[in-house]
Amino acid sequence: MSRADRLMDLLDRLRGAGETTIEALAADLEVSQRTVHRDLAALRDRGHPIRGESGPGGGVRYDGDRGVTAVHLTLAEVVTVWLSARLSQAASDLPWSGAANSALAKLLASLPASRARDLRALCRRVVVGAPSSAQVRADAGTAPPELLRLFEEAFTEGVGLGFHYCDREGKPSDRRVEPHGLLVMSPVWYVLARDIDKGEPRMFRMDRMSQPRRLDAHRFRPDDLVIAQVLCDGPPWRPLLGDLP
Amino acid sequence: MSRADRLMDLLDRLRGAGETTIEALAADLEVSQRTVHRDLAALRDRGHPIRGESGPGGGVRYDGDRGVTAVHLTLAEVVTVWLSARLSQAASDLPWSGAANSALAKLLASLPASRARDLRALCRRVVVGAPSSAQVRADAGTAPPELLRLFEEAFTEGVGLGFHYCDREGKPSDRRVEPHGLLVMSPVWYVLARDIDKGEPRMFRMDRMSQPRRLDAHRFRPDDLVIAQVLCDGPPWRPLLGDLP
DNA sequence: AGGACCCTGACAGATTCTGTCAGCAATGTC
DNA sequence: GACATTGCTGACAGAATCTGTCAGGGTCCT
Repeated sequence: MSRADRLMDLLDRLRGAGETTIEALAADLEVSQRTVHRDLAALRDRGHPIRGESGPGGGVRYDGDRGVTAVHLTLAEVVTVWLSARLSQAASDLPWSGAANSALAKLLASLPASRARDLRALCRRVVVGAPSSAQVRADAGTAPPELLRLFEEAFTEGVGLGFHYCDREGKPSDRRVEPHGLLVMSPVWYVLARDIDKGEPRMFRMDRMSQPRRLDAHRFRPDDLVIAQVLCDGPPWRPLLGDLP
Repeated sequence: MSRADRLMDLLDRLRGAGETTIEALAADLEVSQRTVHRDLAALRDRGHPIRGESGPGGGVRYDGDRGVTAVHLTLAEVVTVWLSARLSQAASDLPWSGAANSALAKLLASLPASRARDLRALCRRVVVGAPSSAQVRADAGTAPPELLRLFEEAFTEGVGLGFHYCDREGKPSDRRVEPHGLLVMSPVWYVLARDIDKGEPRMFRMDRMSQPRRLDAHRFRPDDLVIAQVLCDGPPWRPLLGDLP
């Protein structure tokens, strides 16, 4: 039996048995005690809560459901983690960025299937572009504080979003849009939307929006096509490879 | 990474992603496609319902309802998530950034006490500064690819790190240092270290380093004082509040 | 003190694993 | 039907990993 098989067997045994000893495990798996220690270390390195107790009557046990509750993340929290990881990978090669993918995979794997589907659908609508140019970065403002929450809600729930907008030339207008997508380019971000009144796909920069409000009356189904349309004739942006792991 | 680790990672990825291809998995896990096939076979042998579909648009998927399992992240993975979250909060106010703290808190709560301690100790040595100025950003290069892994190892394990360095004026030198800390300023990052030969605290920018190597012979205890010393007389940097939740 | 436990480091030989090459099978597209 | 795409399998040599042994360190209970 290969080491990989043995490690998984060991994990099953630890989860099953309440408490065992290294000696018993070694006999069970037909390897030396030293090897069992090594295997336990490997599992611990992977984050498994395995505790050893010294002294007579001691042993090894898996602390699965003892005080340590399984992580129960909300949809928003997983999206956060996903987005952050993508962004830091986009920034450049930072230390530890390699582990981001595996962390995301594990988080996704832990979610119930239906929720994982929702999450994937949500992430498909978020486009992470390369960080903005120095020029954009220089005149980037801040988004109105209440926009964040309102956008998140409208985006996830599929309801319309209304706001005041000042375009590049400073011309003001009042908009009612369907927020289909989100484009993030490091310090600034854009709402990829379909204008309800004009029926046209458009993108709106977050620091040019003001007085956001929910349009509960208007609901829509997120459509990837709108995102594609906006990105086609929008300002230059570079897509980043890397969908969901 | 050992095969055993890779097999478990593979399983997580299969459960996390809805459907992938051998090619993507191979790239992700950094092995050949043949090896991915072998690993999939091993998992199938253990009874995992993994189905492959031939033809264009085909792929591999995990059938069956994976139950809600607990998340077990590696130390490196938690550091990744922590660092990413900090960085994207530093960048600006992006949507969903509010949930980052609660996500981190939940992840931390799920760790065994001893692991949480390790994590805190590690994160205390990582300083997240504000994104670099446009000037620095303009002439920022890329780090040598093998530096990432080597630095991570040396940093966490407390072993020395050797490398060639070209300072601001382009003067080359060969260095042997103890990597005590890490300063991240958006696209660039610095190793906060103590020079073994000169005994002085110094900081080294990642894109000025080359030919990195482990110095297994030299071990050290991480010391916050070195970090403080380096940051005192280094170039300007702005600390970001926000320790671990 | 002493014994029953868990844990860690070093080392050499044995085992396993990995990439390459080569080919086959299934599925969809033109 | 030809073709491209994708999954799957076999063989093999070199490289990497793993394993047992030995030796020591802790902790806890009696």
